Amino acid sequence: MKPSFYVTTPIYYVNDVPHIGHAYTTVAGDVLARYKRLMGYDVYFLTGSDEHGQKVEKAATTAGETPLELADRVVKRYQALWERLGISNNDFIRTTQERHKKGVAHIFKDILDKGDIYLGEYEDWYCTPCETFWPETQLIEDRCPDCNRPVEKLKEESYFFRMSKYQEQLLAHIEANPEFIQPKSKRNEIISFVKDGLRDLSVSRTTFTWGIPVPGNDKHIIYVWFDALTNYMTALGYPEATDNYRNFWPANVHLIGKDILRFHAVYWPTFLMAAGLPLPEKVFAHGWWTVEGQKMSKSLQNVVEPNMLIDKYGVDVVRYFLLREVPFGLDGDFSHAALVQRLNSDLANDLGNLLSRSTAMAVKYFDGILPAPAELADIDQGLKKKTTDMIDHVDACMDDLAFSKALQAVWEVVSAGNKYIDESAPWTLAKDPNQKDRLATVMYCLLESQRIVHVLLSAFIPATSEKALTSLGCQCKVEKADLDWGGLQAGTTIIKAEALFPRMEG
RNA sequence: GGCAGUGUAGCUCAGUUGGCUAGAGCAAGCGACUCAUAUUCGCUAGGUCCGGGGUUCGAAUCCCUGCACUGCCA
Repeated sequence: MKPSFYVTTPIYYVNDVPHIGHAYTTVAGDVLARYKRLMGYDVYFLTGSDEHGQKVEKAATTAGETPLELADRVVKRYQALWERLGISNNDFIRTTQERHKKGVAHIFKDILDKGDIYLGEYEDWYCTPCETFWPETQLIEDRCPDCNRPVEKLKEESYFFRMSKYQEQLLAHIEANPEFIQPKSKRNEIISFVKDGLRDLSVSRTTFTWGIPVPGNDKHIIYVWFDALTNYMTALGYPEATDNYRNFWPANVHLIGKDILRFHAVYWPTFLMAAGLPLPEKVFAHGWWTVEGQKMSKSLQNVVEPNMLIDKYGVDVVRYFLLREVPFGLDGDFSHAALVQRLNSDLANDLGNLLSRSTAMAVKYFDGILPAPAELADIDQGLKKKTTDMIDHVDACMDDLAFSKALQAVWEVVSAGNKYIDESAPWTLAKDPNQKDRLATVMYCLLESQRIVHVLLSAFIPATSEKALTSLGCQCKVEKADLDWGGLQAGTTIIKAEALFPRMEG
């Protein structure tokens, strides 16, 4: 039986407009999912939408529609974007779906019955016009930080989750599992946060109605994060012991942005502990993108719209840039100049041109019919070894979610290919009929190395790899065995590749 | 204010448990080739490794201190 692998993105809030940050997490998840499938795993890759909460309720009222109508309308933006980005998710969960609501109600009731959710009173400063509670520390001169109007102390009945009870258990888990929260800097932050002390968490609201009611007390709506986080299980069928649930829970990795780390690294695990369920193996918080050196914000009007990027540069260029430019886990800067630089240098000049010159020679010297290699000389062995060694290196990087490093490792082989051509000088060999076997061997090694490169790159830039593999006369559907040296068969027809990536002016 | 972290070539960064003349990619300059998307390959960079002090035979790498920046918490 295949090993299983379950990777998730956050569910995105329908009230937001999709931007580069959403695309980043989702592309990362997709690359990981495609890579694991390639390596023989039974993969479940989940994304979805978060549709409940006061903001959606309000926005719908403003737009003169029901919250569900709004969600139906807006969720399509995400789904259409994922389609364009080539996202290979197995499922798309919406928190308004029955399967989800049922599961959330179930786990809530379960923890309630076990006594770790209790009814209490929530007391805080309340801004009536904004319908928002504010902790004292967030008030600005005793006024609402949003509208600057006076606030009043208000008590609200609320259910509380006994999070304090799980402080030591959570700490012990984090310390016993160094990989649980990544990167390390974020792990340290969470450790110090937990050590500072966990307070019980208010997990219901009565100020709005758009959400999942508390079982047995529908005056209360379940707190949006309690609702949202549970999607990772409800999508699999929880609480039913479905095949998916049994195969894939707990998740191997939750990919998230660093802004929602606490919910995933503190709240979510303690909910699961209270419910007696296993914890996800890894929560990885990636960094944020600035744009042309500036923080992305609506007021600066510099929000990068992924559809525009795809129109301008193409899907694979965007995918490649996002994962190559910045080490996963750190913040990065998005700029058109940097993207064009990556496009021209890495994709067009190195990768694309390598395939172009290689296939051109195969056509020119052998009419496109791939010859069988003779015995490999040292230089050929060198290229072969670089290529096959790279596979394990990439695998180790992918285990660490070090996408950028993985791509660097691939590019070392691409560079080795370009260098190999210069050193073996096929155009010289071609002039000497006695060197026909030698030329055949060089062409074989050159193309075989690239075949393996593109099998790996199919996880990152699937459309491009497909083109490349086609021109190498290979099947586009790839699997782990295709990473073995020798997959190219003599007699295969090689087609001169079109430019994989056109260069662009900076 | 508390805790954590960062500061290395023009830019982005690598630098394991302290040890050969401090590295990579990109940009720049020079040279070579011609199969290729004027692409590729080779060579060249004399960087106070933030400042100061200390430990050591020896520190970018350890300790102290100052400065600058970042994150989390309050």
